[in-house]
Order: sequence, then structure tokens, then C-alpha cells
Amino acid sequence: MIELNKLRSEKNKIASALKKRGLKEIDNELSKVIELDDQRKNLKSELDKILEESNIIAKDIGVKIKNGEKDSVDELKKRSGELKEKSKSVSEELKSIEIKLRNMLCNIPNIPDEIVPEGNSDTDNIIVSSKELKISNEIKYKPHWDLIKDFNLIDFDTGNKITGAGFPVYIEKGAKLQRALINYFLDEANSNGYSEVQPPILINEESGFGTGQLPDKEGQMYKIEDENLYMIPTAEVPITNMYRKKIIDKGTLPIKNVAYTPCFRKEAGSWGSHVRGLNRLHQFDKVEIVQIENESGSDKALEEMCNYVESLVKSLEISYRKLLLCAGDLGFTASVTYDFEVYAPGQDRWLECSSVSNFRTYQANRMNLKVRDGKNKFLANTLNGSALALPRIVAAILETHQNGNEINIPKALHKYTGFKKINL
RNA sequence: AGAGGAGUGGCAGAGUGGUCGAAUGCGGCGGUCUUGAAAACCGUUGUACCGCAAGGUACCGGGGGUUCGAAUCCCUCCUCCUCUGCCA
Repeated sequence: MIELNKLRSEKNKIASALKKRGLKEIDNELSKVIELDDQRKNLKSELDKILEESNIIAKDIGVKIKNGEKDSVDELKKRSGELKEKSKSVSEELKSIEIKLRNMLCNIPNIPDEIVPEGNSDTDNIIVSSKELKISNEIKYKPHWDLIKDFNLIDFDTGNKITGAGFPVYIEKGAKLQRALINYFLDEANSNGYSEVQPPILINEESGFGTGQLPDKEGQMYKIEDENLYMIPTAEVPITNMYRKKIIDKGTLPIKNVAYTPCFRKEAGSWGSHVRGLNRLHQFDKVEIVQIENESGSDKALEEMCNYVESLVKSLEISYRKLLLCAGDLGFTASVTYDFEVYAPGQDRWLECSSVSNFRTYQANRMNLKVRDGKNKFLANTLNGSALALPRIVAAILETHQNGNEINIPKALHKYTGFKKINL
């Protein structure tokens, strides 16, 4: 949620930044927000005055009753009754303005950073860097869905039977590879200063609101209707919400957490013929890193996280590239996002395997997360990134390291898999 | 799941209708003393909102109600503890 004070003082700057997202009506919308906030302030003032008088009268009645001056009390009670009526109507009005204001505010996406390029779709994203490995001419690269069958690694049909499309069963060395990757990613994160947590994978509404999935992405999350809980689309939600409604001492920054969790996404409307095998699933595994920083430290934190993610991808000996997302492709809550994509030679496609974002104060404002610096308090900056999402990494590993009758496992994983090759 | 008990400031813990935003202790911060530290003593110490300020308002698990007035009474939901039951 955009900070109201900032909005009031830097309205034009914010409006022009939001226009990069293609929000043409934003000027009007922001003016309306400020207008509502003015109304809110006036009503709050009015209400406070009414309540002040009531409080004075109530105390007065108390004193008078104690002193036995019972007869003079009736008039005060009458006045108090009037004030109560008035306060009821004013506070109702105030409440409805506050709700309107909040609804408007939480439907405005985060302000893109200056470095975020203009653009409408992923074709306008900027390739910041890339490292492409040589592709052998002697190998006819197969897509991973064929390899998975050939080498007996994942059973999609049985997943269909148990649950439905997009819920694969990992088997044999496929299952072992999953576990190896999870452990490898967790260990690496640990040794890079991320403290490991194992959060719930069901979240309540307040948590969903805190990180910005609700109300914006309501339709993308699986919901347990009976309990009013949602299955997490990413560990970002439970991890970041651990710090909801907290004031963190500046000295303890940065907070760095890592968690492995399964993630659940409905992916409504995003299925098509190009989505095969592991490219898009309803349930997938991901190791997620989160940092809480202050305003001045978050750019550095983002850079550090990107470097860390890059080191992971690099260690798997696959081609990758780093993209700076354009405003049109930027998530609702993010200020700036770098995506990492890995190359899958069997399908000649780049697959997104990590998204590293700085949310600045946007989530912190929603969840009331602050940093204390001496006597001052200010909203924290939150950041997160995938490190990494498994399925597309598996796809890229299988497709890149296939070699006829075998698939080579990247060296970094040997001690985790216990095997160096997958054979027919 | 059933029965009983409980939720108060960073923590501990008073307060059961009237100047209570809340005693007291611990912790934190500032100071005196000291070469320095400890101890002792003095002061200070919640959050949000309105206001240029003075000041005001709200908050004692959440929501609602009774009352001129609620931390205190009533309803409801949530959480925790104990016992019983069930169970990975």
C-alpha cells in the first residue's frame, strides 16, 4: 500500500511513475484519494471534539454524584445523550470514508523504481546479463517431458489420478533429485546468512493481505472455504508475515530468512499448448529467501540477493540470463524485479526460475512493519526472491545435461543426490 | 471434540463500574557518583490518529452490546493452559 503522506507530498512524481504501468486514469484516482483523506481528517477532528465533551461530562457526573448533587445531573445526561447520537453518525461516516480510502489505496499498485523500463509485456523486459553455455551439435536435445518418461523420473498420469493435472508424482531418481535440490538450496542459503524457517503452508486472510496477494490475486490461490484459509502460492507470504505488526530494532537488520515449502497456484487462464511437463504446475517446490531491511539498505540487499541467486544457477552448469522487468510485467506489489531464466535446449525456451523483488515500503505499510532507529520509527523495506523454484530448474538440468543414454548430474549436487548420472 | 481456567504496556504482575493509559517490580534509555565498570540514587520509557502548537481522541486478545461513564458487567469469536477423549 502506498504511503498516504508520501502520496500527499509527491503526488505528481508518483503519478508519473505509475503511468509507466499503463494506468492512464491515475491522476484522477490519486486526487480522489487525497480528497477522501481530507474528508477523513475533518471527520476525525470533529469526532474527537464530540468525544472530548462527552468525556468531560461523564467525569463531571461522577464527581457530582459523589458530592450528592444529584439534581444537576439530569441535564448533563441529556446533553451526553445528544453527543452520543452525534458521535454515532459522525463515526459511521468516518468509518465508511476510511473503508473507501483503504479500498482505493490497496488497489493502487506499487510505484515502479526509476530504473524500471517502460513497456507493456515481457517482450519489453531488458536482458541485463546472460551466460550461455555451448550447445553440443552431436546431441539431439529432447524436451524434458520425453526424458522424464524415458528415464522414469516423474509420473504425471498417477498424479492425475490422485489429484488432477498439474500435480505430478516424482519417482525414483526424479524424487531423489528433488530432495537433493531442496537440501542443496537450503544449505547454500544457510551458509549465506539466511536463517532457516519452516512456516505453515496455509495462511489466513490477514497474511494474504499483508504481502498483497489479497485482494489482488484472490482467484490465483486455493482456498479452504470451511476455515477461510488459503494455500500459499509462495513462502514469501508466511515468512514475511512473521514480522507483521512488529517494530524491529535497526541493529538487528538485515533480517534474512529462507524456507522450503511447496507452493500452490491455480494458474487460472494461463494454460495452453506451450505449457507442458514441468513448465507450469499447480503444486511445485520452491526455496524462498526473504530479507527485511531499512530504506537505505534495501538496494544493496536486492543486489546481494540477485548475486546469490546467480551463483546458485551458475553452479548448476546451465545457461541463464538475468532480466530487469519492465513496468508492464512488474508484479502488483513490487517496485523493481529481476527475473532469472534458465535455458531448456530440448524445447529451445527460456524458463523463469527466480524472481527477485524489492517491495520497498509497500508490504510493510500493509502489514504495519516498522524499524526503530533511536527515537524514530519508519516503515521497513521487504524483499524476496526464489532461490530457487524447482520444476523449471529440473527441466533445464535434464535437458541441458542429457547425453544419449544418460543424464549427468551437475557436480554441485553429487553429494546430495548420491549419484552422478541418471541412466536408462 | 467435551469440561474447567485464563488472556492487561518489552516481560512479570496489580486493578472488578467513575479524574485508569492503567500501581508495582524487572528490563531499556538518560543522568549523578567512579580513572573505568558494577552497585546505589534521580529522571525517563507503549502504539496509532487529529492538530502549526498547546492539546485532544482511540486502544487493557478481536468484534458487538449495556451505561452519563467499561480494563472492570453482558453477548460472540479467537488464542493459550489444565483435565477427559481421539489421533499423525
